[in-house]
Amino acid sequence: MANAMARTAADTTDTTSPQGRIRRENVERILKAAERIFAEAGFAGATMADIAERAGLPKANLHYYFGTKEDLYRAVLDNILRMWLAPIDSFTPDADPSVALTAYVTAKMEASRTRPHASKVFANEILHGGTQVERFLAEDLKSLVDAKAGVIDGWVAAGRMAPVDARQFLFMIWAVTQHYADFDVQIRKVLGRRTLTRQDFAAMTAEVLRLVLRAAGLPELQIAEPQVSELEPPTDSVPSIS
Amino acid sequence: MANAMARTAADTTDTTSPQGRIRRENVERILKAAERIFAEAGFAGATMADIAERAGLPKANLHYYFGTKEDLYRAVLDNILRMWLAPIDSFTPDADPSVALTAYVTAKMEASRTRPHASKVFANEILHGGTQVERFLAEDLKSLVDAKAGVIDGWVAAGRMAPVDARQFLFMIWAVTQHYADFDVQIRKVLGRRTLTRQDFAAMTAEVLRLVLRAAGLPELQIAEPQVSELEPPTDSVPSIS
DNA sequence: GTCTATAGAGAGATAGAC
DNA sequence: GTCTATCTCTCTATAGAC
Repeated sequence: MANAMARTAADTTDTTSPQGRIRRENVERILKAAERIFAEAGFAGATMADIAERAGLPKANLHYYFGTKEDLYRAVLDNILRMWLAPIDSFTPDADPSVALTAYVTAKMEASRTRPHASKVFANEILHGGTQVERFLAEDLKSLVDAKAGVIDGWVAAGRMAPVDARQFLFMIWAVTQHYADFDVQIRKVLGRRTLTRQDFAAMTAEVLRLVLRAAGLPELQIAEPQVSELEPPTDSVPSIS
Repeated sequence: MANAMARTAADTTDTTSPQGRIRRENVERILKAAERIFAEAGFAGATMADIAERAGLPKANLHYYFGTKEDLYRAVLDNILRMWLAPIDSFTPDADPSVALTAYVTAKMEASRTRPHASKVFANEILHGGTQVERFLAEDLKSLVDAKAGVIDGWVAAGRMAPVDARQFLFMIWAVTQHYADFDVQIRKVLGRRTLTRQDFAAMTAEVLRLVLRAAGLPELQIAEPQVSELEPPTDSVPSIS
């Protein structure tokens, strides 16, 4: 999927020339604006005019760089999918299950805090049928889950954690961690808070870790908290597409 | 919120006369069709023409019964919110925590199986800001969570379950159980299944129960499975609005 | 390469016949 | 009460000036 996206003007040009620099900056501004607008309104609810305004560019430029609205949406999704798979690398046969799970849950909670729009765009895509990410789900993600489920099964077989259905255990981790980005409105209203601060996220991460580790029959690590504290601020910066 | 919805032609007329019967049937067909279309496409992506076609009625009838698209959407949401709060009634100070949690998780998983469209409409609404359910979240749901968190705190204080942050424990249950409705596409693709059967849901419910009860430091009940087996089929029937 | 002005399609809503 | 035909507005996309 990550390599099967539509070819557009945005990725066919030399990036070392001066023109390439402006292009790269504009593309990045558009992608950042688009991620936000698509997160807030969904694909159908987002308008090219809204995205253009947020990016501070004329509407026609979006079509110049990305062709159609759907092409732009796919480029945004592509950015998101690329980072979606990474943090689970900590799951290896020789790793300590407590350490690996702590690292993974912490990374997922950090993603919910620092890139909430990305999580929402993905959630919205899945919620409405996931037609744009079908291959990603059935190939890339399935392969990864199959592999990591094997690792977890090995941990269970070795008596290093309580018996779990490995795939459902992963679903649980995804559901719980992404919930803090996707359902933030509900969480804030129920807790009576206007915003969720970095401190709130540190506390929520600690509690999620406690519940997940207990569900896995593992002791809680005492070093969990420091890992959350020194990361970048909650902006919505998007990595370059090129 | 449930009582603060827009008044429309749909709820101002006598329901005992012959006309009232036709009206009630049409309203129900429209609501059922609308729940499905709004779930599949979101508010912005859904069209009145799609809903009308699915309901087997001319487009103009939808406007006759519900006024605007937004009024119809609110009526659909109202139906959903009404059932959203009910199953947590099993949480009472004197209840056995294992029994109460088992009943609640089972009911939530059943809701994901039998009313997936309702779950998706609600998820979509929250995902995009929840402007139509603000009061529901900040008043009805917050009150309920405050009350039930008190019950859980009592169970913890009495040493009847492991220490948890009660509100976050509830968030975890919501996240995990609703995930099976909202992210069904992802789950099916990753598991390599075309559909999730009643048997699949029974197995998934058992595993979710195992994880949740373990996270709460509670023993698993042996009577869990039978509770899942004899419920209505996975249609998308919607209760009458009147 | 950039932007204004506009064409063209699609959607919500309604008038008015039945 | 019901439904066809249509009005009007919004949004995507592009033509063409600069």
